[in-house]
Amino acid sequence: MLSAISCDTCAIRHRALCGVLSAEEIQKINAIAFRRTFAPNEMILNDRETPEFFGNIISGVVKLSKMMADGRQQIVGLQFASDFIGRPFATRNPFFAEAASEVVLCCFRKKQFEDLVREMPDLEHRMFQHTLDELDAARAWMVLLGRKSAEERIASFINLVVERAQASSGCRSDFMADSGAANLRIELPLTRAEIADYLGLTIETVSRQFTRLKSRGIIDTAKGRQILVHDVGVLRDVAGEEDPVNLGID
Amino acid sequence: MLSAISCDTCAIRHRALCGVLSAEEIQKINAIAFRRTFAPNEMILNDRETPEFFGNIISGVVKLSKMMADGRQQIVGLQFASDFIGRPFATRNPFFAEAASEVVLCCFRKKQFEDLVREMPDLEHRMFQHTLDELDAARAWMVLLGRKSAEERIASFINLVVERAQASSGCRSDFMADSGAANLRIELPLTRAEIADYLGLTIETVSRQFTRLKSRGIIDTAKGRQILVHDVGVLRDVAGEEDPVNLGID
DNA sequence: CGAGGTCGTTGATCTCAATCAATTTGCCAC
DNA sequence: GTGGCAAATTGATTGAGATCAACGACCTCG
Repeated sequence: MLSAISCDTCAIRHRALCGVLSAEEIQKINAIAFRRTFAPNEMILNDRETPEFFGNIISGVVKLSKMMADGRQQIVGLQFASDFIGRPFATRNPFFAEAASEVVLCCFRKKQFEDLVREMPDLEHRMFQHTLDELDAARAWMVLLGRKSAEERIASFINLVVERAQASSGCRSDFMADSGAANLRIELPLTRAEIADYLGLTIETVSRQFTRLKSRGIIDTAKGRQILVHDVGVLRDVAGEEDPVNLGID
Repeated sequence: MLSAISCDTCAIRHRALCGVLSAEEIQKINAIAFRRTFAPNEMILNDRETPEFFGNIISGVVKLSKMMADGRQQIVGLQFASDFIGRPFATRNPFFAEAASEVVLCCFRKKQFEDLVREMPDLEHRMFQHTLDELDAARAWMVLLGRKSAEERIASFINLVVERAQASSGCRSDFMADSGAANLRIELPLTRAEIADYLGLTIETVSRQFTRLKSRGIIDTAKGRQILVHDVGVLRDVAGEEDPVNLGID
């Protein structure tokens, strides 16, 4: 699927990379942008061929994964609305990008986009910042993979989904800041197998730990992949995470 | 320790970020650069305060680490000569940077450097690229932490040190490309405890796996932290790594 | 309706690495 | 040399999570 777009009505206009662009610049980028929709489990980019395009996620969840020769798999990143997909200035992506849900991307052809980036230092600066944030997130995940117990991993994962859900739905973190009550209901965007691949566990362990968190009264499960979090603060404690601090990005 | 410098005689002049700069630009950056030496285990940047400076590594090895509230530690990155230390455009580093060996840095004061970066799009582009490479490396390490066995982790680590050693000593990968023979001798830049923290293992497991690789005839240990690798190809197999491929970076 | 599918849960067992506990080695100061 | 200390090795045991296996809950499709 493929269609022309207008940035004016774009749901992620101000959160995505385009947020820093002037009206004139938006014109330019609008001219080369097109939308594509991907079905769940559809491959977006593979780790072999040079990608033809990059894209911002308008809606949906994308998983970035690596596979070892013998089939062991590790999800190395989850990308949500307004995140950027693809590695500029290289002929290959070193991982797969797959749609975890139905995904709508705002795409740019590789060459055109790279030229545009070099022309617009503000855009490159914004992408640079975004990459720095991704690097920080990857390193935080390394702590989870290297040092956390299965239970902490599951709690951390639920926490991550909660945070991303809040970020997308206009930052309601004000009225529940540190108390963190409020019986949140969220939808997990991944299957058990995907969660296992993201957390460096097996499906069975993931399942058992969900049951365990439920019996400990920390979460409840509902229809489908819905989860009820009773107290985000407690969840964060179980996740073994420090209280989030202001990174103070310019 | 602190001293003025001259880029002309700098050992990493062409490998580091400065490699893309014009003579005029080098002048500018030279004007604000100063050298600092750090003793082994000396803290370079912490995860709490706003750093006062960034720096390129001229010599030595720097470990980037994160610590959980209860003391569990994970090394999230190792940085070698020509790598950049510090996170620009944020008021905090989200991790510690510590000297693993004696380290010489070419430093720039935060504000001055950030201004310079915004003035020189080529420099920012270079830093962006470097950050993308770091992100790829972090994600590759996530596979190790999430999916590899203790033996594979140790082999991967030795492999990494071999690669970095070769990169610094002028890329001798030509004459031993795929055959990979040649009884390489390398010096591990970390203690057993640090290796454990890097690989998500315990000291004891690290020690046992070294012994195991030795008894399997894959490596030999020598005086101090020296290691003899008999066949890099075999080591790469044990590490569970695919044959390295050209990423084709512009 | 039932067959076949994926997805998730639960149970029994096993295994790899963690933990606990001694040593041993190497190094520096004296 | 010897004492003292950190780093590393080695052994015995435990335990968290993997593996193997069975089963239940939902799908869709005929």
